[in-house]
Amino acid sequence: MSLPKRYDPREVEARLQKSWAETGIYRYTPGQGRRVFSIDTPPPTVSGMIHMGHVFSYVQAEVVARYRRMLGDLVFYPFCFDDNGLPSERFTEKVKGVKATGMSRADFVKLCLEVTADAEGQFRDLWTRFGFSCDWSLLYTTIDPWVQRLSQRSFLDLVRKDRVYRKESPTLWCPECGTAVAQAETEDKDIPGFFHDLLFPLADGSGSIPIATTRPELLPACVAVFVNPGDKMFSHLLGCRVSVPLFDRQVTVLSDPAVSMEKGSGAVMCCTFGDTTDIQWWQDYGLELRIILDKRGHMNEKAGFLQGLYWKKARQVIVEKLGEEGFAQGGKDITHPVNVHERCGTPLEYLVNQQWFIRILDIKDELLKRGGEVDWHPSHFRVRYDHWVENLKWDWCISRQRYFGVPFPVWFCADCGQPVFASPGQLPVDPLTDSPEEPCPGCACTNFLPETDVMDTWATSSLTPQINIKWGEDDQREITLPMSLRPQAHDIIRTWAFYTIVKAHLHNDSTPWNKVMISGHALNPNREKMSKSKGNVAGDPLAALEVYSADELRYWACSSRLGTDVVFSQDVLGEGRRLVTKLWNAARFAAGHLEGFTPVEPPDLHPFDKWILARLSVSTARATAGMDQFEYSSCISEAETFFWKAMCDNYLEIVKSRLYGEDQKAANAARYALYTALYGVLRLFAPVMVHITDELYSLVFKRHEKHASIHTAPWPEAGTPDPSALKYGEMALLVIEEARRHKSENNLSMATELSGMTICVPEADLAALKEFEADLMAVTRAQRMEWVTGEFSAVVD
RNA sequence: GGGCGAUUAGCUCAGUUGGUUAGAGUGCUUGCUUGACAUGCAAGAGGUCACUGGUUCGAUUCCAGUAUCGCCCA
Repeated sequence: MSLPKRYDPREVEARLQKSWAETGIYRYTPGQGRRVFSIDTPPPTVSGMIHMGHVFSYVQAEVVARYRRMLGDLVFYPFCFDDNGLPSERFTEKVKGVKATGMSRADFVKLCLEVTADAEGQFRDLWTRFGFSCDWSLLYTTIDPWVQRLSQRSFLDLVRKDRVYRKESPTLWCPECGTAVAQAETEDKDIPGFFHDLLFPLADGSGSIPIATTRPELLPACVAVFVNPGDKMFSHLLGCRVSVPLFDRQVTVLSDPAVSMEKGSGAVMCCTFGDTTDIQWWQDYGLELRIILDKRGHMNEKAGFLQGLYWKKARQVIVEKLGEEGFAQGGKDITHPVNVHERCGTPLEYLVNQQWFIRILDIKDELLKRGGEVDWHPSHFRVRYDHWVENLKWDWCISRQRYFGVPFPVWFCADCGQPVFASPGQLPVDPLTDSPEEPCPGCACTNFLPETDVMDTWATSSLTPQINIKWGEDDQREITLPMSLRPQAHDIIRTWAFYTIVKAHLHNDSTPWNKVMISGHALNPNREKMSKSKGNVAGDPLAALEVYSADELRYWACSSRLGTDVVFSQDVLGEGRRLVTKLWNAARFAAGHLEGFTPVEPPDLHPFDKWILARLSVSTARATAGMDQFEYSSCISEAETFFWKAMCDNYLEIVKSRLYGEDQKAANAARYALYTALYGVLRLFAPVMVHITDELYSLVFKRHEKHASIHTAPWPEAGTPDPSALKYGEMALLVIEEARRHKSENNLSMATELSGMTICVPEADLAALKEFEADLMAVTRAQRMEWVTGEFSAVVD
């Protein structure tokens, strides 16, 4: 059973990954009456290469899956991809160098399917190389036909429950992507701008009112002027009519407390629409609707002389003209946050058009309650969810004017315009190529126009729990909601976690899961968040795997507490490498002494043997407590301290003389403790250091333990540590420490013999401590050991 | 502007019912080729626990405020 001198992770990791796949040890096999632990794996968006941030987050969840498996749970751990929607469209456009608008819809969809399938193959290979224990037979993608059917079923269920409406209303709109977007898909970007001071002449010719704006091109959409009701400077103008500069129109001066008296001139124009406040005022005060932008951000006929210009150009033209005509009074440069589309960075507009919505604003309280029913780890992330729900301002807009996505199962009657929904039996449908099974219920007409919009990708990915249980399918799984665990990163609490809670509440009257674990971000050495755009070596997992083994990278991913960010640094990765080497060497030593050994507890364990077993017991209890709270880092550090400090630095040195000696009974006691301690700590490491532990298991322990892999072995039981074994063991270690200090201070080798030591021990402890004498003399190389009573001390003579 | 989190050794981070001398790894110093490992072992130096108040016999820990950083939202 002698192990090679060196461990070769490259060879071992590839071999084990192949063997796990072949033997199917991670296969979910229901119907065994075991407790199920179900994981709602995040389907990564297929929109570019995976970076170390993904690896970081996925490893943390994977470790939990392995822990639950060792606890004896039947682990349901699927993998999946989110491969439809705008992100995948843009990815396809980039990879193939095409534009969706430059080809037929069917061709573009076909291209998207090809590109995403190809990327998914690469992703799958990558996850395998990190040693992931998901069950690939459970793989799904959000564009799978049956997932589309489930998504359409969800839509129809919400229609039936009167949760869906289609309405012409102001919508967040991306002029670059040419689609409506949801509130959650926006982000703020600081953009330099110019705060223009404009003069609006009073209609009666008695003067003018100064208006400050960053968007002069919206002047033709101006429908009112607002001032603060408490602003004495303008109170005499309330109700007055003022002229919109350059445009032959008049609007009224109104007051609203939302106007800031300090910002700009204290008077603002209200346009349909520049921002959400404009929309609010438009609704509250029943203002005129003047839409001047088209779907691509160009000015329409209502913009007069600006017609046909893109908004940026229109701004230039109108600023020039305002200056020429004497309406501009200068202004100042500012940097202000602008609401942009997170996918392309384009400032968002507000357009009015027909969109599908899911009504959620009326159930905020219920959604808050659902959020409270979920066990959040770390708990403070629940606050972020709560605040998001409390601050919702829009119902959930789920329609997108795009191509590659799940179609709405809807047609419109050509005669009466009424929407006609697909019947449940015909799902999945594509209204572009399929037809309703019944004539229009309103007018019995049989001519239909298909809904050409597709659903937002979140409308489908919010259904991952339902997809996992195959909700409503013929082969619906026996798993029920709530699922056990949702792992995800904190940047998508407001999207994925939130929408999933919405869907489970509306469809299943349940929370989607019992627990959520929220991971942090991976940071560059410069402490920047890793993102796809910054393609450095540290951010590329494939490149990282060229330099570090999977175990080392997994160790890094588990080196910080759940929810906190961690720096991808050479230092930490070096620690992982040291640990792998140390595990190999310690096991190589043990293996040499465990030849022909049968692990049966002998009756005559030495006190140091009892100590290391008690010590293991303590560490196991702490490691287990950590894992139960998703604190894999505390599990690892506990296992590491035990392994390195207690076992390698002390226990192995202590028992060397017995293992190499003549006394077979004494050796056998050491072999038993050595075997038990190493097997125990290997299992504590197993969820994180998946390859090295399984390799050592199969080389040293498998012949006795009979499990196919360490990953199907039981998690170690902590048991009850023997307090007296612990107490006297720690005291005896102080003797060793003193001998080592003496040698170190005198620049002596640790192998140097000492003539003798005097140990002073309280009377009550003397007998117990004397039991350690043989092992103590062997490890300290003291030729003589004298015992006296009194306050504890150890002195080299 | 609001919210959440962070601030502990040169660096990366642990540290809960508040309690002796605040820990680990790394880096640094000095030794040691020790019966698995020099990718190792031993010993050592290194901290006003961001700052200011408060509660307490006692605060890194609890409370309030301030500063700096990060994230989320307006």
